Amino acid sequence: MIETLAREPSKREIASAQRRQHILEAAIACFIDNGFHQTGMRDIAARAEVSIGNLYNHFSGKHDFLIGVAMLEGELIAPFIERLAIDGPAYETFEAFLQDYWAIVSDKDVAILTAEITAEAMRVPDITALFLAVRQTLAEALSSLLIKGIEQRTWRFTGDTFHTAHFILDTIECAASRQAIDSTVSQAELAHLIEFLKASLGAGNNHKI
Amino acid sequence: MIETLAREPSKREIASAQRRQHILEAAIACFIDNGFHQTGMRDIAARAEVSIGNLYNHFSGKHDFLIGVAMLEGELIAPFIERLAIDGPAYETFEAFLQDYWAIVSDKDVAILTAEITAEAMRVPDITALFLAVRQTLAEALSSLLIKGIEQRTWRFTGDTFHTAHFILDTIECAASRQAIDSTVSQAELAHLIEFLKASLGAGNNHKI
DNA sequence: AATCATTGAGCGAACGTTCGTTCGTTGGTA
DNA sequence: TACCAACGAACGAACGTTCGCTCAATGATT
Repeated sequence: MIETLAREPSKREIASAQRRQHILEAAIACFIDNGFHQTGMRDIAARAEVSIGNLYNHFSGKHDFLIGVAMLEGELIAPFIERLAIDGPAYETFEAFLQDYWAIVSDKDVAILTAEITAEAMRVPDITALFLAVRQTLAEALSSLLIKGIEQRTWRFTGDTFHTAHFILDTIECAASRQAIDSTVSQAELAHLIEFLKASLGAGNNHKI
Repeated sequence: MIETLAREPSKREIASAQRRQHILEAAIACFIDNGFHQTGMRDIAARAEVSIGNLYNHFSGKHDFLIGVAMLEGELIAPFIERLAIDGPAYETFEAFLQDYWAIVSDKDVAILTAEITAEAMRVPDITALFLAVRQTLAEALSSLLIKGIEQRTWRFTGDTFHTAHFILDTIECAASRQAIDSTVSQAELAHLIEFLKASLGAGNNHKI
């Protein structure tokens, strides 16, 4: 992205990149199980079956793992941005998005990790920037879909599409996180949520969305 | 609440209770500045101008401070529950609630503290329970208002009021937390939010809400 | 093809701090 | 005198990070 490689990566470089990924996955598993601040470098090393010292060959420090997690969350939602832009009836794309996005963010591990990152994003500028950038991109993609839907007379609402996109994401994410914490929340949560969001868009001739 | 005192509290008991409150406030100030896990007992003691050892005369341990914070957040939103139940036109109560609740939860300190508690609530059962109980009570109060609004023909929506109440709170809280992180978010955020929520309720003859 | 200097991944003991907590002591109040 | 809030030194464990070291893979030189 930033630099173009002048040559093929060597075997050693490939192995190193794989190792780095392996360590990052171990770190994430630790963070999910015990939280970022409760996880020590030794825990990560043990889980990755790697020495403590070697961690510092792949990550500059504990803070670097946080960035790794935030970037991985970005990769997690990247596919959604693509799929929001595909051709077809807006209401179909929208409905599919709601289903799939809900499935991701209501996953308990994802919800735990997101909560951790959110709390950290309020303090660490690096993380704030990463966090907001990902969110912004997703909201823009959703906003474009809303505009298309309005043109297609799918929804009759007249508000600001960009803010509305953010609010829709807000509702999904917060509701999903509640669902992840609270096992007593009903299975039908998603159905009610779709109902709610549909109403907020003033669903028009959108068939059965 | 749980037990009735058999006698008047002595001077010493009053002083002790005040001291406890003083220490808790110092702890919260530390948590806001640096986060729960980054705050040491020595930090709290220094801020409260109290010895380390004395902390343990008032709190059983660090975990006890977390409970204190969670309960304080509960006290913060208690007034809202009362005011959601007052007589009068539903749309007026609703509008006032949105304004006031937004003002509280979009406050940066509150948002930071809430994020911290939320992350912790996903791991510590004590905090989970406190967190959910407060949220449940607020949602129930808002749900009652929605029912009243429907009876008053303020809103024409027909969905589940309890779930809807939760979704409304979700949207406000998540949007407010974004506002707290991101200084670039516009001042008009609240106006757009009200617009969004109004639409989700299918605003009927609700005058100018 | 054989040689060898160079590289950097991997190791784990050890560093200096800081952690949450304990406890014997002190000093003022009831 | 009896009590107890208040104190702060002390504890062992755990923290993130650094260090000197080993050794297999690498690539240029014979």
